[in-house]
Amino acid sequence: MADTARHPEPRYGNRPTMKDVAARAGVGLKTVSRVVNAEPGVTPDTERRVQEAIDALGFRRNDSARVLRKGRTASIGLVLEDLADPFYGPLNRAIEEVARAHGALLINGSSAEDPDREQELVLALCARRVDGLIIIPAGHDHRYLEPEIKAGVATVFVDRPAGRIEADAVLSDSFGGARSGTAHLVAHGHRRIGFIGDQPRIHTAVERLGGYRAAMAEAGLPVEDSWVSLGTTVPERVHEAVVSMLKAPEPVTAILTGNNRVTVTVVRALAAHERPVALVGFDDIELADLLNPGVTVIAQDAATLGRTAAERLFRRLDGAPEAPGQVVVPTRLIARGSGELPPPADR
Amino acid sequence: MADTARHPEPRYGNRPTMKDVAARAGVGLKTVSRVVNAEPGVTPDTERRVQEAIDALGFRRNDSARVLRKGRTASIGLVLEDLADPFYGPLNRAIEEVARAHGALLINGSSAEDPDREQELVLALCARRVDGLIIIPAGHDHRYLEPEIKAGVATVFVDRPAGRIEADAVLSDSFGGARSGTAHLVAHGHRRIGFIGDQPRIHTAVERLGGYRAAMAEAGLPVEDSWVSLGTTVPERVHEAVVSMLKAPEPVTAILTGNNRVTVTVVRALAAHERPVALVGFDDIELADLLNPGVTVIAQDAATLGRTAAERLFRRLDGAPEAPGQVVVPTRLIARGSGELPPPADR
DNA sequence: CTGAAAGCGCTAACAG
DNA sequence: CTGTTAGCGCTTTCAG
Repeated sequence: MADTARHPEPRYGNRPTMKDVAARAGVGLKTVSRVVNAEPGVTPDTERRVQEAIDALGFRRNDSARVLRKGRTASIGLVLEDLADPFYGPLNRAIEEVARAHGALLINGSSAEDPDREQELVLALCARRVDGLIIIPAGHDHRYLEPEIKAGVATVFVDRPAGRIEADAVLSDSFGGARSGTAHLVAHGHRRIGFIGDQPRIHTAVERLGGYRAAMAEAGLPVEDSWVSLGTTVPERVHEAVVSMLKAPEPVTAILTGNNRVTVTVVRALAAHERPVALVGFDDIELADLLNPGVTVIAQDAATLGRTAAERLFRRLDGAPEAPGQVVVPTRLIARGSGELPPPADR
Repeated sequence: MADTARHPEPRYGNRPTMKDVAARAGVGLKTVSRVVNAEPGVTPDTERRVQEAIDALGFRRNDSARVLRKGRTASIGLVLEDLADPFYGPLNRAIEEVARAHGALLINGSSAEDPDREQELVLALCARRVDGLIIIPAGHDHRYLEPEIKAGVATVFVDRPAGRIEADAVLSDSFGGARSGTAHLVAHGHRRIGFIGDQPRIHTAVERLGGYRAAMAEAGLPVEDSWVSLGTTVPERVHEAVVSMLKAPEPVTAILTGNNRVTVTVVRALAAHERPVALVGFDDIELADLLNPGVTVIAQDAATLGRTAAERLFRRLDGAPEAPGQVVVPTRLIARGSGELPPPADR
């Protein structure tokens, strides 16, 4: 007690250090280090004595010190939009599994779709000297990352590309998915199709809108302004968008939704509507198959997205010198009924 | 370059240190430290010079060194069962928000319901010297944590209590919830009610079974062995359990499910069944209100669970000396139709 | 096979 | 207001 009195708050609650273990075992500090790290060159007998001291003292190596010395933290950072969004669960988990296989821990946080918060989080992770970073970006200008990347922080963007810097990205085929979803509705006879998506500052929202427009154009169909609604995914706004599309003089007969949050709200809104309206949703949602009709979706493979990104990250950490590039993960249309509803016969 | 040639692999990609910044700004090391940490006692002019050097060099404080010196990491660890499970999303997010409010980062990992993996993760987090730990335990013996807790790692268990040690726990009222859900079914005329839950080594599974049994006993109803099925939540097993309960000579007319995974599978199984069977599910699930009938559930408040646990953790970190205790968060029965179905009239 | 010494980058304590 | 010194607990280096 006396010799630690210099510290007003006992450090780490006064945990034993390798020095303490060495003293107790009657060996040198480095020998303890060797035992702890299972390095060769220690007599079985010495090892046993050291191990006993470790157990007796409840010693646990302080990785902070180790990190300082070694320069690698064996941890990666993940910044996503919202940990509570079911879309990110499987993505998060897939990344975790890859990290685990590489002996790394995962530090993660939500940007809440706020670019400042994204940057704050990313830089905090850099200060912790994470070995690598997986980012689902909220902002569009990632030049703040340049010094970090130059300093050796491997970085992979997921779901949306980086802005104003060259960086790896693993993306879903948003454009293609939205296009095929729209084409699917056209194939089932629809000519007036609405699109309700996320805020236009979000890359995927714009891509999906683009896919929708492309499919409409390819079918020779016009797109009225009132058929397109981009904005936040709060239920109130989305609900309003549905209502206004349906009560127009020339109401839409089908809707394509831009993500899982929107789809859920639209399903609710349509359930309250008298006439059946066709629906194709971007992102699969749980129980979609059990609704009546089942919800036809363009499913993204979140787990593949995460796994691919993490594997790329660790390949870079292992020194792969490839140029930064994009990987596009295909989407899959799953027909369950709502997307196959015909337009009303009366018009 | 020459003076760093000693390092075979450039540390942190050769990032500048405070020393480098000090040299460039022509000030002492400690002055840089003052500026970086916004400590008082630096002339505006000096501060400007230092700041310029920081920007020019792309300096970012190395928190590993800081942590080593200060003894606190400003990070907490969260070990849960599966990051991909929608139940843990809001919990995770709520914990993150509290951590953020306290300036701490969140390191998390999945135990995959494996006690060994839980322990491995927890100890890795302890080696990183996280300030605190929030654990959704997979195992039942947490004595391995004793040295850590003694050494000052604040620990709070969530969703399930710790085993064989005294520790804080924040739990849902599993017993009470299951009991009221069962009573609800009884009140709607059911006398043969089945229970399908998770593996009996999981605390909440046992509690919920207990609540079910208690309600049955209180109603003076017997519980046949064939009405109770505990085991893994893989769809195959759960499906089989449903089928066997329904094809028995005295089939159940209602089912209580033990968690969200089970509920989803049971809903699917019942959808394929000819006769309507009443259902009350533990845990709310998305879109439960839109199914036909809507799924009556006993909803847990995952966000409150997480927030409460995190707040308790930080209170401890701030030195609150309360004895370890349990907080129970109430559940709420949400009637949506499936739990109000009457038993078939013919028997 | 083992250990002593140096130092990772930072902050605490104390001197100017 | 500013700088110097020591040292956090570990790994690296090199000498026994």
